[in-house]
Amino acid sequence: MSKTLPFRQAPTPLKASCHTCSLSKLCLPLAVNETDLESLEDIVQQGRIYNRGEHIFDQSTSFRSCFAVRSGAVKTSIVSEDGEEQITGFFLPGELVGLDSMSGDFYACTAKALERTSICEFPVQKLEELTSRLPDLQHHMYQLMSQEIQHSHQLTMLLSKNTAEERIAALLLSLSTRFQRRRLSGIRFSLPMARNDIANFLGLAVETVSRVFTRFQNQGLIRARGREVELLDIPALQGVSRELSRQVCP
Amino acid sequence: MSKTLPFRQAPTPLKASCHTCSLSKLCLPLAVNETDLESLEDIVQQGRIYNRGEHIFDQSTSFRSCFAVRSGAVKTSIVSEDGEEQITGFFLPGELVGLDSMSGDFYACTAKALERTSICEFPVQKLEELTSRLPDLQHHMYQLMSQEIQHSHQLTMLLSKNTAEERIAALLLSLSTRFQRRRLSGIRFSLPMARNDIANFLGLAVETVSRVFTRFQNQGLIRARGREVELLDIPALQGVSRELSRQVCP
DNA sequence: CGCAGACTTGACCGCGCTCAATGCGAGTGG
DNA sequence: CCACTCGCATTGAGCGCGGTCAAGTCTGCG
Repeated sequence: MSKTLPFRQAPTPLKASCHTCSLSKLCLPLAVNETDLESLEDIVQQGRIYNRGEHIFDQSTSFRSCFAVRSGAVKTSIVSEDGEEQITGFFLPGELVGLDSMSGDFYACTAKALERTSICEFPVQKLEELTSRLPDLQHHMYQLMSQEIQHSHQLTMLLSKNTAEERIAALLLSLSTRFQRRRLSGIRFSLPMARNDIANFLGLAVETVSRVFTRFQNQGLIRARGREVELLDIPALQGVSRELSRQVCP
Repeated sequence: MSKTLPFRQAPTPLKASCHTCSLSKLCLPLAVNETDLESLEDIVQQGRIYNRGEHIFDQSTSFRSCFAVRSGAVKTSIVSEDGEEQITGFFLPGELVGLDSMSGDFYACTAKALERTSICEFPVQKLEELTSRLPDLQHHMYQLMSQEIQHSHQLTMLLSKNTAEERIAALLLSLSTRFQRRRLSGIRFSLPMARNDIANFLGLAVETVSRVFTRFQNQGLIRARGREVELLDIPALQGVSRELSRQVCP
């Protein structure tokens, strides 16, 4: 992933080539036809590369752009007054970060790269101008934001009604689905996030996540060594997570 | 509330008069100037009146419109595969219902009137056409949807990190704020929803909600008799809910 | 090699769920 | 008017899931 790219790209707004991007059918270009694609490419900037742990923005950054993940993975989180963190989403390639920040002058959350990550940047002012001119793109933006709301509601239900096992099964299945969308294996993959992040996202303690992982392993549902995971019995996992055939998050 | 209106209005698309609506500074008209307001009024239909418990739409209704609450109150909920319900929001006058449904052909949730409720209807197709022409209105739509995402994330944090007392304090304060916005008392008001709904929304058992209410009452934080509530010590409540100065939900 | 951070495992305990009984107000009919 | 019911709310007793605390174990990196 992100193989031949320089370690840290100069902040020169490099014009992106959505035409040749393998993610164009997951991302914003999905909405526009061939002729309009160029208008979109005109406003998209190919962003820099972020190393694991680097901030893309935080809640004190003034809001300018939404970002699409090109490779790698991103987590977003909010921090409460008393300093507690809540991860609000994990974003994989093709998914859009920052839709929750389109009100207000600052980002509503903090975005951090979970691994080596490359992103595309959509300056919102230009994006809004463009969506005014391209009804299909506007429609697509509404759809994306609406889906974000839906996914968040699904997460609400997961947290409010489901046990630790159910939550973790749901997350594993969600990741599996999203890997498959990108024509990667939905059976064996590498978790982009630490146990800690999983725990935080799902409202659990790290120890609980760990225990559930080993329990699943003993039951033959998965095989896990560190971040490497193999889903051995997906139907059984779906049984455990007796809800959420739809994914948890974007 | 909704005093002189007929019991059930004929489905004649009655043109709404946002000009004279006391909620115009909370609702969509906020975004548009005097001259554009007429364009908005052209597409808004004054909806019918719903009695307590009536469905406005459910997950099998094909998606056509977003709705603004004019008077009364609405709850939205999603139902999982195994039939469990999760309330995703309470909507008071001036707040917009249906933003989570702007992807897909059907509503993403079920909306039910909690009391005698009057609503305005915004057909989305016309709304999208209009937001294409009025950049300020488009911007406002993005803002509203973005806020909806943020509120949902706040709720996620509440469910994932906070105790029963903290959740309930946060909800009471949220309601208080929202009543005040409409220049009603933020101190003494009547809960639009049953204990059951509060429990479901906050991921608790009814019994727990009941217990916390009486505990708050014994501590002199509130006075509650049925749905009538009086907040006696708001600072203390804010102390209990050590997060969420922002409201939980729209 | 050694240290730090991530992960696992175990022991214990408390918050909030479950189950069950009771209280209470509104609506209904005798 | 009371008796009855039905839905909603309250209160109590008991227990289990998952959090907390505390050791270990594993892993990668300087």
